Amino acid sequence: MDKEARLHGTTMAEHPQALRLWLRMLTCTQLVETQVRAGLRESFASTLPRFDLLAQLERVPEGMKMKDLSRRMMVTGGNITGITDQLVTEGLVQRVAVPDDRRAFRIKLTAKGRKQFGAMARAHEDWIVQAFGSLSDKEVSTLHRLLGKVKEHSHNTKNLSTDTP
Amino acid sequence: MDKEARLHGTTMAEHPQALRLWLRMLTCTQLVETQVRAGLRESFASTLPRFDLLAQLERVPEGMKMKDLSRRMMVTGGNITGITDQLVTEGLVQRVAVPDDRRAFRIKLTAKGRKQFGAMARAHEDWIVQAFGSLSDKEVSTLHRLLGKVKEHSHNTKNLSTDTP
DNA sequence: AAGAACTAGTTTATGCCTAAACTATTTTCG
DNA sequence: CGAAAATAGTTTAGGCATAAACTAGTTCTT
Repeated sequence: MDKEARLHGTTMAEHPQALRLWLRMLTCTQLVETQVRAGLRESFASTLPRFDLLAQLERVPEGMKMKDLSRRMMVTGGNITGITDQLVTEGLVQRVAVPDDRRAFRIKLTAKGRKQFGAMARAHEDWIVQAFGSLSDKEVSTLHRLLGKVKEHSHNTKNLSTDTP
Repeated sequence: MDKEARLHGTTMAEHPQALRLWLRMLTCTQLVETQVRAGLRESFASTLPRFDLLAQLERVPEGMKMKDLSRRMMVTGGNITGITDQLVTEGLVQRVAVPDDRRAFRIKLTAKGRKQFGAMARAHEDWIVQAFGSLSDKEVSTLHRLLGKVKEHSHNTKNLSTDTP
């Protein structure tokens, strides 16, 4: 009758729930990501990081500095350099000098880049809608809300030593 | 404003919720993963893929074949070769010949590997419990259930891109 | 104004990851 | 049986990612 008659009195048996959740979350992310990567490769001969960078630029017609891209995409600066180099080679983005700061560039979509991104975004949206197609609107919204809590909590507890917002 | 909401800026308001959910899911995964990677690096001079491989082996004392590891970890075979090589060099796993199949190996934890993994697993569990610490038990279970639906759906619809009648 | 501290971006070294081609063994089946 | 298909694992080429060191330009401090 006393269902908490456990061998080791502490929370030892409760923890695995979070662990199981995390493993399942990783699995889901990887399943969807694999499909998106395959789609981008097969339909557009492109990759997820390049698509993500284009997506960042598409919202900002005046372009963004590398540093901003780095922060928004949550990757290191050196990484942005590499992806940008690729996209410049493909003619989808360009580096534009910033007048009042000779260290910085502004990265902008080219016309070709804007057009190509449009096609990619339409396909991408279809893939994602398909991936979550088994959930009702309500379930989607619940998932979104709960993950929001996880995200906020993670942001709040990040870098406890240096609390820079 | 919600910076995830308008990643693909062209559409006005009727942006599928699924897209927003996906972006948030990616963000969460990446936040947790970054913290775990940093922990493994700083505390154990190791990496997430190596930890994941050890974790697979730890449940199976008799060891696993490379192919099984590849399937379980959802990565390519060549990748398993590389990670295994690292772990062999570190003395944490060993390749054991399979008597009735001269192509295959069985990968097993060494005593050192088992010990090291134990320490890593304890720390890892703490990090994960912390990452989901803002959720109630009920919320964890809801999240787990909903992600289960996504996972099943993805498994069921895999490889239907070319549906030849 | 001069030096220190900071910032934007790049480079380097290393590891993860994939797809595709390859070797070497089974297994299948005509 | 013996050729063809399948399987286990490795190698290769290329892109993504990081941390850490580096260059060049800007800002702060005194």
